Amino acid sequence: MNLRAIKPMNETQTRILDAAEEQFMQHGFEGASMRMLTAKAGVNLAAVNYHFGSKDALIEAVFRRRLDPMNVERIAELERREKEAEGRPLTADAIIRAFIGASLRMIEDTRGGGRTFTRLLGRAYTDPAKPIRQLIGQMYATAMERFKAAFVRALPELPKDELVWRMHFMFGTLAYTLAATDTVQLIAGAKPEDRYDARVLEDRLAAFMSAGLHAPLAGAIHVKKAA
Amino acid sequence: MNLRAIKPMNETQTRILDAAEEQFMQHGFEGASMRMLTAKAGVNLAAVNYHFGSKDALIEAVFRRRLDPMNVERIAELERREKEAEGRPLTADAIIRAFIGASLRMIEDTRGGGRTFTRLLGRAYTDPAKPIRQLIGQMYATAMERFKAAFVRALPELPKDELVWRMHFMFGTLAYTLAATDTVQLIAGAKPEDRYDARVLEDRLAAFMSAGLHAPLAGAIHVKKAA
DNA sequence: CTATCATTCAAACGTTCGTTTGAAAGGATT
DNA sequence: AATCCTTTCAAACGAACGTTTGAATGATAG
Repeated sequence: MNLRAIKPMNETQTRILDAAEEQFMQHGFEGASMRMLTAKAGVNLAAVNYHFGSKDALIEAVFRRRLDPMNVERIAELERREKEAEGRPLTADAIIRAFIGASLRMIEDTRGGGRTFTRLLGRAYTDPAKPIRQLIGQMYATAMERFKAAFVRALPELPKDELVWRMHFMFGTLAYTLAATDTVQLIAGAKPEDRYDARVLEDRLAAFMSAGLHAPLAGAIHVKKAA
Repeated sequence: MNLRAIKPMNETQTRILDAAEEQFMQHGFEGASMRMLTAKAGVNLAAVNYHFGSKDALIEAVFRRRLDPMNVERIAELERREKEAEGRPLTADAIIRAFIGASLRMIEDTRGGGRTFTRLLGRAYTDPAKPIRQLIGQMYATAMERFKAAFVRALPELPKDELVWRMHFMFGTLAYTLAATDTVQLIAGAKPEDRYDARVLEDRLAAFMSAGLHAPLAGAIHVKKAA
């Protein structure tokens, strides 16, 4: 009778998830302890195990709360654009924006904790713990397939394995951008104030990714060199 | 008398560093315990504290052993290309290759643990622990300034803040590519076998990054749309 | 041979971890 | 008013953590 996933959450569960989101982002999954976390949430220590079962299950719940709706939104946005195009193939730029839009809009949600979550998410892609990567992987699986098919339609001349690589690069660019904190800037001169304006950031990211996706083939360059 | 950084390491220290590199990569900095780590290295539990002082100091030593020489190599490669160009400005592609070459060559070092380290490094950029990010940040500081100046010379027409963003994106692409494991592929269809051929990977990465760096300005796109 | 030094080792230190327990509290239904 | 079920709570559980200690070991120099 595990109906918990279906029915809406009570206040305690929400408070735990919010606090967990913040603590996991600040200290990592192992670094954030149940005691700190429950104290921050203002609930009893045992509440996590009662409502979620274990710390690992809590981690999964933290991701599931935001990531599942986010990927639904991504696919919906993609299909909206496809419907609007009425059969004509989408541009790569449009597909890219359909994918990154949802995550970037979440950055602006400072109050609701969305921004906190995007940073956490950016890090989770490369988390050392295998279960976490697997969890993320399976949550993205259907959306990834869907978008890959869309790219194939948009760029039929691009070899499949090259496309896979470039999707990989694009994903890395997005993940790193989401994970980056205001506090540390590897490159001096970055302005923190416009860092999280979603519209500007979407334009910048889409321009970079789209150009990278349309890059001349590396193999072609090699042949030119050899010839 | 802290001459330890200068003089060559003994076998025990090397074994600890090798084991730490592997354990930190597999389980994270908090997840890898001193007991597991020293057992893997075949040394006594107290050896880490004796030779390095603390676990945190060990983490720093793990990075310093590889990252310092790597950034020296990067700058040397950049200056080699600049000397070769005899005053003519370098192409952005050449600068990019000077930067990513060192990390990609390390990927092929399966025996010496270089490949292990690159994965660890890719993750460290976005580690939740602030001291670690600061450590990485200061280790990259001089190289980053140097490469930024090189990019400014190569693309004088590109606005500075746009360049900073695109360097940020490029760094993310590289970091994510380094951190990615064989086990998890978000995008189905990737071929693991050619994943770590450094020459091919350098071509692919350089093509993507270079195109992204030369992308038309996002602002210009916006104006076009509005007009 | 002896003294000196750096290194290794087993054992223990106090702390913190995730989880479990059983009682207390609260609200809804009969 | 009495019953049942969910939720909260303080306390304790055993295990694992990073670090420290003091004795044993081994090589080097006087």
